[in-house]
Amino acid sequence: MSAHIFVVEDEKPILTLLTYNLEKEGYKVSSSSNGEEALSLIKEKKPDLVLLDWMLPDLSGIKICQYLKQDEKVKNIPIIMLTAKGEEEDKVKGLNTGAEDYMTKPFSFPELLARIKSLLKRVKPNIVSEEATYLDLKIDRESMKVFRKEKEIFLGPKEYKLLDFLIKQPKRVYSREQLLEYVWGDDINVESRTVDVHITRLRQSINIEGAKPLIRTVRSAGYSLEN
Amino acid sequence: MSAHIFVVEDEKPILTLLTYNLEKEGYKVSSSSNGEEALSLIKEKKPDLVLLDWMLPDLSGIKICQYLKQDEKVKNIPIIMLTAKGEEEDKVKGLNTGAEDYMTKPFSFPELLARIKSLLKRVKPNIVSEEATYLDLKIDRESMKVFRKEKEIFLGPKEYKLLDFLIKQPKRVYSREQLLEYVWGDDINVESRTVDVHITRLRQSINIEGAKPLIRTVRSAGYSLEN
DNA sequence: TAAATATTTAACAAATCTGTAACATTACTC
DNA sequence: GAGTAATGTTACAGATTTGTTAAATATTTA
Repeated sequence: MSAHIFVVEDEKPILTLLTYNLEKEGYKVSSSSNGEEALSLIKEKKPDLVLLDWMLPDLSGIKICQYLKQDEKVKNIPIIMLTAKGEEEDKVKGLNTGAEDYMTKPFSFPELLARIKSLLKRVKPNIVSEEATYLDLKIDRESMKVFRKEKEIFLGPKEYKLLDFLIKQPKRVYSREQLLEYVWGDDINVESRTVDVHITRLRQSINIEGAKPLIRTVRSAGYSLEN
Repeated sequence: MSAHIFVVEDEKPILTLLTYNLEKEGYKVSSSSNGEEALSLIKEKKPDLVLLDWMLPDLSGIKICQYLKQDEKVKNIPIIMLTAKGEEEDKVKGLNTGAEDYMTKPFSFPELLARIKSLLKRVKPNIVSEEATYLDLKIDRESMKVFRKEKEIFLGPKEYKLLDFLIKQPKRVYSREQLLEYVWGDDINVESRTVDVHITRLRQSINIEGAKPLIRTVRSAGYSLEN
């Protein structure tokens, strides 16, 4: 069960060394030294982790990081930024764009390896699978389609995101605030009662003649996906 | 819904500064400068994140880290190690014992903050499923369900909170005032007799034909979960 | 045993919470 | 730019939960 690591690095000696060492550790390694190419390859291959150089000739690492973190399909892939600059501002910028970790060149390989292991361990349960099901409800994240009893169901964007989130841990109760945070994002200017309305709409959409209701209300606590 | 951060640090100036800054950022902060104490407090309080000094007079940070990571109940709490030593070996050792991140003193607070945010973002939706049992009574905090002898029991919000609290330390007797404080919160305008009523309701709910009563009245003292 | 003290419980009114329809606003599409 | 879809807000009815009271019951004390 070896992890797949994607390295984006334009300095050849570093790339070679990294690849060699990572493979020796048993990881599967892919790489690119071109930003644009890297971006599309990552989206295509969905590696388990990305090592991303800060400076690239065409498309900066930080941009790549931003793009990746905005893409629903790959945003959960952890990213370690590699940079020659040690300035604090850069570090903060790097982490704020969503990178999970940060190392300053020249870095020690053992330390990098330790950070990789630590990240992979932590991130695994978080990796979103392409398909998720709960009872007769199925969500296909690739095509963004939802089915109930094999029959396709059409949801609005918010309802889709809500279900996408709820189905990650069925039966778990989320407060309205949690749902706002995870489904709506940092956009805090939304009333928590709004969640109710979207829950109602989601309920109506996924409801099918003769089937159980799938969303549970927990009074004074929140909602969960459960019948 | 601010996160709870536990700081273990014996250097007072650093501790003060950290606490001040973290609280300013809206986090709830607890702390200890004693290793043994920290260990038990962390297990009891289950914070969302731990900042852990490498060197402590009694029990080293790395030991604490190891102990925490071996304990099923708290192993999912992310740990950031703080150390004065910058040596690579130490870093690696720190990460290998399971710490999620590592910072070398003197560290920049913005960078620490960025790392904290990054870790919390990644970790939060992943909170450990928490279960507590006492005899044939079980509470699942993830789904907020309560069972007695495998059979689900339905409680109102206050009854749930009451049981949730009592079951943390079965057999321990709490006064009405304590229960008001912990279960009702700062809302001090509630008669202490009200507790009686809720205890009664909780009793009725968790009572099952042919099973022992689970709540003990200690005359002129309070109540405990105990048969 | 009677009196004093403390707890249990039922009843009820007040407070709180939820579901949903209706409407206003914003974002998209052609 | 009109038309459509999606989203957010509000209001209100209905349901549930809560706190209080008072009477009934239990326990301790003198």
